[in-house]
Amino acid sequence: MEYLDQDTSNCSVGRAVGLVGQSWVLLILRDVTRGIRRFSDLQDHLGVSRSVLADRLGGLVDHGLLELHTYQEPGARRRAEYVLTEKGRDLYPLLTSLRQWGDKYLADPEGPALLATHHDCGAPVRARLVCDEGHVIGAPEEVDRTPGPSARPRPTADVPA
Amino acid sequence: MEYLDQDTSNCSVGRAVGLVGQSWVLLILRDVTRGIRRFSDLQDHLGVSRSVLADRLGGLVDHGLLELHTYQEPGARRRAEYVLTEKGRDLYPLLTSLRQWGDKYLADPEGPALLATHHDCGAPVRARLVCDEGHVIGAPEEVDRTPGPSARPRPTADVPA
DNA sequence: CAGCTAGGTTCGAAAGTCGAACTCAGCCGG
DNA sequence: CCGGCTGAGTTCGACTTTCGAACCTAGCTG
Repeated sequence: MEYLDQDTSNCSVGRAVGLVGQSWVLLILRDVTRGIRRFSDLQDHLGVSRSVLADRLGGLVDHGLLELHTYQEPGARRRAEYVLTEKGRDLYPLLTSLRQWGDKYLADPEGPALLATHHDCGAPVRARLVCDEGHVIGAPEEVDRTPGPSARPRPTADVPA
Repeated sequence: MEYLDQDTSNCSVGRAVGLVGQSWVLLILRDVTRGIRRFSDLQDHLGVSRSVLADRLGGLVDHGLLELHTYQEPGARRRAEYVLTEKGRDLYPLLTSLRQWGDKYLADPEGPALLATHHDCGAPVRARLVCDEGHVIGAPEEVDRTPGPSARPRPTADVPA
């Protein structure tokens, strides 16, 4: 059980939650992935307050998940558009895991509200746990957790200097 | 672009965010998955306030992600222990996606704090997008999104009754 | 029977979120 | 040139959530 004594404050899960666990962030990323890219369209679809939306979009740009592009169609005013960076696109597996879990446990009886299918073959898309040898992982019990290079021992109150 | 006019309020991503997107919930599930199962151990590892921890654990039990077991070792007081249900264990791919993304973009320079490896072969574990035909999905652009059985048209203000 | 521990609950203060109103710039019709 | 419209925010006071610290309660233990 010694890994329980590792500090989790620099665990990647914790850091990632700090970014994408803020309210509305995952929903913003879902909608941007769906092709909704403008401030007012996002506000319209999400129903979030403008102040929070502006704050979250700013944070996502600052952290490099989105880029703000301005473009101008002829005869129209300049408009802003938020597009995913690679860092943002790399969260798509996370969104898929979330959708998949929600479809299984929280969907309406008649089925999910959105189907994701492979563009090439039309088959449903899902997230799957695998190891680098190609084995499929079915349960958390099949996974060993060991401290990595940046693991720190947990600070204990009973060890004086 | 017609799928942009679907209502997203009953999308599984949104519902799932409503449950697991609450602050501390994913971190609680991470630690329970790691084997930390008692109230005070969780409070100790996470640094969350007791009131919020009690609220979140209660919510997770109510929603069937955790079960509260009480047990009594001989000569000791009765103690409580929170264990994952299948519904809770099924979030493990989500936690893995989160860890994987955090390891790639937010980890310390020397590497991640926690390594997850396959118990059978020792190879690193990762989440991967696949379709049911077995094709590996590399980018969100390879996925088609179509309205499912419970999709609703988006309420519009300009359609009178 | 006083003290300790596990597992909470209660409380006022601090932080976050809300909707509504306001700002600012560029385009448009008259 | 003037008033209005639209996109993209910012500001503001009310409301809600989260915080840390203190308190409570059972069941052991000396």
